[in-house]
Amino acid sequence: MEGALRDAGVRITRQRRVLLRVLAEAEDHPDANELHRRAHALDPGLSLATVYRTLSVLEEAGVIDRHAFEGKPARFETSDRPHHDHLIDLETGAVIEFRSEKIERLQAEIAAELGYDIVHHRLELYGRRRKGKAGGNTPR
Amino acid sequence: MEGALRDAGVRITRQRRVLLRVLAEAEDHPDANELHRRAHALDPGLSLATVYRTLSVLEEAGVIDRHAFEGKPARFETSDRPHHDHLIDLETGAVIEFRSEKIERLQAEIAAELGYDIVHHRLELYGRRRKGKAGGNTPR
DNA sequence: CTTCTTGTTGCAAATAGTTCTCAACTGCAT
DNA sequence: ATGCAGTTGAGAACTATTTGCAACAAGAAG
Repeated sequence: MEGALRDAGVRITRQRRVLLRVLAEAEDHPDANELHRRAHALDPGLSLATVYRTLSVLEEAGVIDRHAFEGKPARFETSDRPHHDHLIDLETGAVIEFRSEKIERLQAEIAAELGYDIVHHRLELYGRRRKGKAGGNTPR
Repeated sequence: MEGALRDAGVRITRQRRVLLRVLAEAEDHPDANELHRRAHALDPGLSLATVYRTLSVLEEAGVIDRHAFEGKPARFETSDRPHHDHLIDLETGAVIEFRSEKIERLQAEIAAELGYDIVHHRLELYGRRRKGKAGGNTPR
């Protein structure tokens, strides 16, 4: 992966290596601040400004995705994982991933009807946990 | 409309009346700053802070919708128009509105499965016009 | 391995959008 | 007309992100 970046003309610095590692190990969708906290633990003296700058570089190189959810700070994730959409918990800010073959297909159909081929799309559901009648899985 | 707001416990002040008018007359999707400029023209001494506060109140009352596009400032529009999603033409930048009952339903189903109720969602398709076989309808 | 060039970094200050603080003011129910 | 809770203006405060600049380091060249 570093090789690919170097080939893309991106210098591999100590701080970038740390950031890449933190991103690779992240199971969630951390924002710049959280990434800084984690990276800073491995390498004190890695500044927040560098985190931001590196994130932009990595995004441009296509190795990470930036998700700008509703006003809140941008969140990042490596782009090596299969496509999925997001459900954002409006109360906790938690991000839940999901994927629906049906929706993917419908989107393509709709685009086709309008005379288009989809290059990519963005689907975000914003909701809150069901109260009243049970229903969800993951019980609190 | 003011009546509905008053019934919802929202006081109708001079500045709110102006804002409502500006919003009603807006054909586009202005952001807070632009709304302030327009409202300020009708009523100098209407502060930006009030614009923001009023927008929040109106959003909560359900009379306007807030759209947060890609990090950019939030844009607003009256919610009296039917819901729709967007298909963005990557080549021309054209924005096509569409609505799919099926997708709406699927989204609700998916959220329900995850134990959530959807408050709202954002669906944007990015694509390019079909080449080869004809296809499109609405030629521009 | 040393040198050189150019990209990169840290820090602090700058931006941009939005929210908050607080004293003065005003709908509107009575 | 009166009272009080809700609202306002002005500016400070906040949050997320970017930028200016001098010191610094990656990696190509020798």
